[in-house]
Amino acid sequence: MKRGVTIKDIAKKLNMSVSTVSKALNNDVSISALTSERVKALAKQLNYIPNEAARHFKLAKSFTLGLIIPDILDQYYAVAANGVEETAEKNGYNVILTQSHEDEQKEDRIVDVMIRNRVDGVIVSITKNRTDMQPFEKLLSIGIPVVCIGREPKSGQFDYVSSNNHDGAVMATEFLIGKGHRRIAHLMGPAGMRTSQARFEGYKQALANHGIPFRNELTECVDLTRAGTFAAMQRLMRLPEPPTAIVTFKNYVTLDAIDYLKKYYPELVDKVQFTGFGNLPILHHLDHKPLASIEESSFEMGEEAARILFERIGEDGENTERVYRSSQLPCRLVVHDDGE
Amino acid sequence: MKRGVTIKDIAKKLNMSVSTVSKALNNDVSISALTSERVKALAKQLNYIPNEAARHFKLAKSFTLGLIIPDILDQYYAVAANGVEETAEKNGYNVILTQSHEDEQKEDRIVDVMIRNRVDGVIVSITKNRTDMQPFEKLLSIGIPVVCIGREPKSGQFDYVSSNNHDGAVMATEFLIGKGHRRIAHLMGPAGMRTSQARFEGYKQALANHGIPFRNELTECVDLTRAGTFAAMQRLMRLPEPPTAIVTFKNYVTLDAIDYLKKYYPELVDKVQFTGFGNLPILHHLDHKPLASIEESSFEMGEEAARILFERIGEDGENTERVYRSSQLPCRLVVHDDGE
DNA sequence: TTGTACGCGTTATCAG
DNA sequence: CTGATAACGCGTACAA
Repeated sequence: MKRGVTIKDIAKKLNMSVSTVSKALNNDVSISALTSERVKALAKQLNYIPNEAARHFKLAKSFTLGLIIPDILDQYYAVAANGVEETAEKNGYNVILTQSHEDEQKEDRIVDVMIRNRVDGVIVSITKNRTDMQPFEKLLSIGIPVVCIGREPKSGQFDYVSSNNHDGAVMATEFLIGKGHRRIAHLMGPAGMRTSQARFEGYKQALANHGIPFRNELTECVDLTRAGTFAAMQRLMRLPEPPTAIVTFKNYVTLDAIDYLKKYYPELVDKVQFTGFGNLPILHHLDHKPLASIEESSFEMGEEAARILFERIGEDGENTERVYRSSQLPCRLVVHDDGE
Repeated sequence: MKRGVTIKDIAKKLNMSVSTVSKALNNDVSISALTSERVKALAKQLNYIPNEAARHFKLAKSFTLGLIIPDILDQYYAVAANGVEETAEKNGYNVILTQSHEDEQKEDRIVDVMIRNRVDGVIVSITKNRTDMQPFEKLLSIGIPVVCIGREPKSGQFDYVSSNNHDGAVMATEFLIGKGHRRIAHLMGPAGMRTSQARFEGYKQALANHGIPFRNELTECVDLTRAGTFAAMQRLMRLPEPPTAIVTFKNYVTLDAIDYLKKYYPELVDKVQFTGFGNLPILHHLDHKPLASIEESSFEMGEEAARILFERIGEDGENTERVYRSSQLPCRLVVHDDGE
């Protein structure tokens, strides 16, 4: 790092003290207009660029947010990251984006890096299998606020933002009911995830709302692999009375399920109707697509999480009695019509 | 930021000087084993975490890389970002990931932020329309090395890593020739992009290699919008002799082109064969897909760019006579067979 | 082998 | 309104 122009240089050239220069640059009210002008003019002329590293150090603030997501290639998180980033930028903050790749140990290391770098706050979508929230509790104990997104914290007291999975599942299911379906199956997510449970509850709720009895055999868990979805679909389709519609947990589950039908029950493709979470732009290009998608407001989730985080950062840290927030953003039902 | 444990605290408790502690923690050879042990033990016990902000300031190094890409939702860049990140992590570096959204002014601001934050190096995929490289030349002049990826720098002296677009286009075209096609069209990218030109050249080269005359009317530029692709396809298909195969510039161009056929020439879908750049995982799920895809090694591109950057960072900056590198990573042809 | 002293660039405090 | 000075946490010559 080549040594750049510093306020010291400016002060020297102007025969002023560094403190005056600093204040002028920071628009301190106690500086005369004239002085302020001169300082700023010279600063521009010399191409002065403040050394944030020094500021951070001095102010004991990094003006940086840490963001931990499982996978950047998952649009859901990528979009959420955009929401975080945009909000951060508005507040003059940078974001360090990291991926856990669903690896708990990697997540531990990431948290450590964030502490070392003294980020001012962390937004995290915790790994699927994590059981203890220890590293995040450590962050809190150090005074670095944490906001969870998408995946509910397993324990402890954390702010939490997600889409309203329950209501989204209700919407999806009721949409299919509205289309006249009565035997509606659910390809449920991994049982260990709260998200799966919430969507499952919504599915059952919708059935109940319309007087349709819940049938255990119509719900199958998937592990988010193609093979897992195929196996689940096989069990569903071999039932004495197979479902006529299916509510799915996620994008790729929907696509794999449709692929299964294409392969083994080609006559039923486009007969069995799907509605699921996640709305990929690519759906446009599919011949056999879900009837509708539940679009999760992941951008807004990122925004909201960042907003909450900034509030926490602004707080004094000494309020021992915080109220932790849990906010559920509404989903939207998007119907895929073929007309264009 | 709550004040954490510092080496000063450790020194006090151990009745040593801070410098001893600092050296012990950094495994300085001049420290006795005993002292070193005691320091490290207490450090662990007190949960000491080095303040990187202070180190960065002191060392005039941020151990941070700046990465600027157009859009994180574009898999090509997201994967490249992973390559950068992984290499950075191996070197104990963080990455600040930013998006220009193809907005030149935003890119200018981003560069400014990076300077303020004293990143040690920058990797950038410059915006499509940029004409002057001024901000990046500024980075170089300050002593912050820059490596361009994916998109060739418009001017000046920069290291540059990309996929081998020329050879990739040759592969794509020859693959179609091998399938017996003679009237092969090219949906070319925006004429202003060097990438478009390189692929166009490759396309022509392949034709020449096999004695097929190049026909001007078989190449159409697209602007990467759906409407633009539709218009280009219309012109191609209305030719007296429409093409029997098409080499496309990018993922979504391929998909839109196929959609066009589905809509206006349904009898020709699956007759007109495609091969294009970009291999999206989603292609699996399509009924009508390109015959093959050119997979660009974008992960490796990110890795390579980071590697070069670290070399530059290691250099003394005072070598006025640098040799700038331009490396072209090979592409792979992936044939999409339907069997599974 | 250990300690002393200094400085990195900035801001805050307090005195003038 | 301006200036002198201390301090942030750390690393490093140089002295002991």
